[in-house]
Amino acid sequence: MLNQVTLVGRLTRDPEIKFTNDGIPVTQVIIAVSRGFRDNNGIVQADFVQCTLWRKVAENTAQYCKKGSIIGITGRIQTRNYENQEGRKIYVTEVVADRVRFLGGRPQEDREFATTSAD
Amino acid sequence: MLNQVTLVGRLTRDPEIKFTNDGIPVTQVIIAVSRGFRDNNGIVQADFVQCTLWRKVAENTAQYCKKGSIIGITGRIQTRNYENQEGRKIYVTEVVADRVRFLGGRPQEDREFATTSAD
Amino acid sequence: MLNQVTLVGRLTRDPEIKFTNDGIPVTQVIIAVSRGFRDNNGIVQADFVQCTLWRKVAENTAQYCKKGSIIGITGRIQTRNYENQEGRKIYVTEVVADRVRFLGGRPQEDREFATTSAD
Amino acid sequence: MLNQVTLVGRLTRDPEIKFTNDGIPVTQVIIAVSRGFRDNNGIVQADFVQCTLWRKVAENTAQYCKKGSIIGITGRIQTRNYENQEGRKIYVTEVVADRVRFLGGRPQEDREFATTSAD
DNA sequence: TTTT
DNA sequence: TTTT
Repeated sequence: MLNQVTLVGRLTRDPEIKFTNDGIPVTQVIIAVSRGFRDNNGIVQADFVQCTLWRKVAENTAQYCKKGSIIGITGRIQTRNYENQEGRKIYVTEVVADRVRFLGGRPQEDREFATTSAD
Repeated sequence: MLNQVTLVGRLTRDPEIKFTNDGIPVTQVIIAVSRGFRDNNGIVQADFVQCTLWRKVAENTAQYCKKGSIIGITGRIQTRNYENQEGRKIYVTEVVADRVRFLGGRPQEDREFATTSAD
Repeated sequence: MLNQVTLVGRLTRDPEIKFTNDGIPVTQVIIAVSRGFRDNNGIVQADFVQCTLWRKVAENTAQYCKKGSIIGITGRIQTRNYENQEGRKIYVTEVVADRVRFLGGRPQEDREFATTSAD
Repeated sequence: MLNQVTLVGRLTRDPEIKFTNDGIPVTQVIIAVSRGFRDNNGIVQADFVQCTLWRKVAENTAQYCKKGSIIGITGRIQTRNYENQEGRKIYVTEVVADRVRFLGGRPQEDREFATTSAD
């Protein structure tokens, strides 16, 4: 059957790469996709979508993107469930990316300009 | 930003229409989107995606579809959270449909053939 | 940037497999995607979208689908141009599939029912 | 059936609004969607997709976007054909937008910085 | 809370 | 567990 997702939004945090026991790179990010309008209190609404990235896609995103970066993602919705410590079944819905595209972002306000002897 | 979803899958149950306090028709369905392969135990894997349909889309789906029907949905991912009875925050991710398309389904094995005077 | 297409429609002809000079399998199909309404003359409108399939996807589609089959395609829009015999530039817009899913189709009206001695 | 397109790319020209005989606003744009890689000559490949925008979407795009602007479009593929002056049938494939999202763009290199008496 |  |  078909299962296709396209998202463009901003990273809510700096992405961090992790590795499975088998050494496969994986990164989990949340993308804030702001809706095109404000609610009754004048606040920009957004959806916060959990996304999982694997391998090269995980590595590149962790390397080149950070909190506030605008990225485009294509992938599919995946559902899974697990039992938490209290034996309760937790249902998770997330997007598994097959492609990620860096589309811009806020300027690097924390870039460091070191004074060198050449100055 | 962009947020677009396309799903084709089967309804896991007969859809039931409900109404908000304001009288707006709403139907919640779960779509089973089978992945194109089997897992290590030979079982067809599927994702079970929660979808919310509103107004005419809700009414038509409730009227023409049933458990096992194949439908195509386009819409967007929506996230929301609420506090459950124990004061725990529950996060929900679902698809809000803007269009639904009936694409087929299993034969009506429960169709009734009434005896008429012509028999 | 992003370029993502999802189509569900019917094949307008039996798909035929061909091979490039390098021996790569390729199939070109046209998918009729009927719109959900009729025009002023009561005719069901459709868009006829040219699609190109490569390798395994080409082979499977040629093997399992035929005129009237309902298929789902995901892929991207590709544009190219060439000069025809008269030196005129022709612009082509087509969908290059990355996935194809067989979703059903018309009954095999040409199935053969041989008369056996049991008749 | 289903017909869904998502594009993110840059406008190849300043959009110009026009009006049908009935006074409906319409804008035709071409979006350059660069592919994520370079060809054998080191050139960034792109697809140039013809898009048609109607009404409010046409007006807003003409007002707020210009050559080089990055926009996101969702819509559907539409095909039509007409006969040209020489009686030849011309087939057109284009994207009809239902939503357009302004996602950024090149800096206004033509912005005017007037010298004032304060200088 | 799982469809064929 | 929220981005500009």
